[in-house]
Amino acid sequence: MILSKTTEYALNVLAFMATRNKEMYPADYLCKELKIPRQYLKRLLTDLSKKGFITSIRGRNGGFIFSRDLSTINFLHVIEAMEGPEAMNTCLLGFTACIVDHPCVMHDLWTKARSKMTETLTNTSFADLKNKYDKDKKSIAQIIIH
Amino acid sequence: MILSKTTEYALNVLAFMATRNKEMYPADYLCKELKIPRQYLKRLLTDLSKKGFITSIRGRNGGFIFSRDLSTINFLHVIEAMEGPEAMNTCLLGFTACIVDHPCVMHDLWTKARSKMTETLTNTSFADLKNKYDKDKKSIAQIIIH
DNA sequence: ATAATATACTATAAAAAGGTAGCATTTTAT
DNA sequence: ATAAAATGCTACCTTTTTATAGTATATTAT
Ligand code: FES
Ligand code: FES
Repeated sequence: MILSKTTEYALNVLAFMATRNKEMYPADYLCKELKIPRQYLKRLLTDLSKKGFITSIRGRNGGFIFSRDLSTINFLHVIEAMEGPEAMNTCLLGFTACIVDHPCVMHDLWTKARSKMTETLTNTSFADLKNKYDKDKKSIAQIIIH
Repeated sequence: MILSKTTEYALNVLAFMATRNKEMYPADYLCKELKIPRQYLKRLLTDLSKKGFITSIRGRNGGFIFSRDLSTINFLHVIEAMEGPEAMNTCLLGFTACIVDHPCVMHDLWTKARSKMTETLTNTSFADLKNKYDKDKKSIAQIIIH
């Protein structure tokens, strides 16, 4: 199981875009707000648009917007899009896959332990995130990665 | 949160050593059984011995054995020794740390989601693993990583 | 003593991830 | 038309992780 820095950036950007009420999010604006390296973020945004989460609009006044309703995108979607479909289904002991037919000695314990996490990642859409943010705004301190 | 390949190797080796009933585990034997690259595994074993999980015995008939009782070592110990003490305490959105005073919008959901996993990793010692293995041996298929 | 069998150490290479720079292309306000 | 403001693309660089090779050192059976 890996949540790479790039995936964290992706979740961070999307969470930011989902919770603010802008019409459009240009790369440079996101870069300034989130302190993610400029060119790296641009590449990531292009990638996220190719993956269907956001739409890019080129040219003056362009930027990025969500391409579908926030309620249709959850955290697991993004993680799997970034890390591959098996990202959250890896064997704790590093076997090639975590398969029910070929369990390792930790398999059932590990599967159970992961389930709550996977469940949360599946059940939390970016619309939920926005609602949460609007409700709890005062108690949310952290905005910047570094 | 990252479980790197090296950490998976570490858990794999220790799980193997904990469940077999050998007096001594030479590096070459572990390498052959677990298909972990020879020199890389040797270095890892030295590392694990420096970290106090196993003891190295040099010379003919040497190898590695656990340096303390299996019941005193759990999965979180090993993960934290390999990945650093904050390995399982990282912010989902990639903020520098996951801190109660400086929560991000996902903080409380993510903290709850992680807890079951962390709990399992803490509550499962390598002695538990051995018991489990002795009991379920027939249903455990997977041994080799690749 | 000596040979065999181990681990320990060091240097290096290869691969993957993260980050940077520059230019091309697209769009729109003026 | 033109300039400004945006994304798209490619090539390259740096750092970290993973892997390999060779040599030094330690221990013990014989
Ligand atoms: S096979 Fe190891 S955790 Fe499932
Ligand atoms: S601060 Fe983001 S998960 Fe805790």
